[in-house]
Amino acid sequence: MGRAPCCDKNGLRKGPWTPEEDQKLNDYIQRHGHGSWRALPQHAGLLRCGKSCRLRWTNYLRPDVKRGKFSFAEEQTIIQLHGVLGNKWSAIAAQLPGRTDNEIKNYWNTHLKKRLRQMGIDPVTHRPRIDLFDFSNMTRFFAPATLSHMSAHWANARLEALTREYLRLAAWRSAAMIGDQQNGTQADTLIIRSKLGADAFCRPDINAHVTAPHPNNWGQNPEIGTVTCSGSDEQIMLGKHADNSEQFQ
DNA sequence: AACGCTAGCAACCGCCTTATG
DNA sequence: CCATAAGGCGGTTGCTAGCGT
Repeated sequence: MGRAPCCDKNGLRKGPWTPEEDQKLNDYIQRHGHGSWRALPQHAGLLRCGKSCRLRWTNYLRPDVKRGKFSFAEEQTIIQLHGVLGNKWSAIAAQLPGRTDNEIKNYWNTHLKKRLRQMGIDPVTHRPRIDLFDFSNMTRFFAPATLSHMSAHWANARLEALTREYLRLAAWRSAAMIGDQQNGTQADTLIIRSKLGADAFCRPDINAHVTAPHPNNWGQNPEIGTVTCSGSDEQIMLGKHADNSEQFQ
């Protein structure tokens, strides 16, 4: 079953580090650098395996480790990079100076994943969850027969709220679903490729106004709609195919 | 006050990759 | 080129503090 755990041999210590152990490790590395992690514990007078020392140093003792609450900008970076890279925590950490892969992984698992779920976004794919956003469901959802049996007002309000949150977090690479109550039209699940960048969607003064094909025309016409952002002169083109954002700009 | 539950996080484990001889 | 050791990574575990009952 794989390699034996390195700490099982020689009666090495496991578990939480004591302040004395931290001190020894810190002092040694400050004076000599870590060199070979394998050899370090013996030289530093620690009853730990090298792996444990490396982890303690990189995740906690290293002087450039930034501790404390993640900023909004850091959260955004993590979400965006996770959308591109997946669970490549070390790669994500490389873009966040002072943050460790372990810290980011923990933060993702305990905070961000939960938040995305609450917003109806699948934290693995970074797309709207199938049960909430799937296009085939949406076609049914907005069919006139269905609408006559439910509150269109509720549907649009929900749509708008979800859209705003989703755009705010994922605009620059996202698939998004948009509705336009005023024109009586709703759009498909759409890809947005924004010239504005993610920051634009964090600004409360910018509102996306959507022109999209009428549902009756869905399936006949891969027509691209537009989003006009108030507070900005730019338009964003929309299209239907989530896996080919290159065609939109 | 005591207990149970939960969230947060430090640390471990095992696998994979890279370096070295 | 191969075998082995060491480093690195991501998933998971388990402890603890805080909160609600």
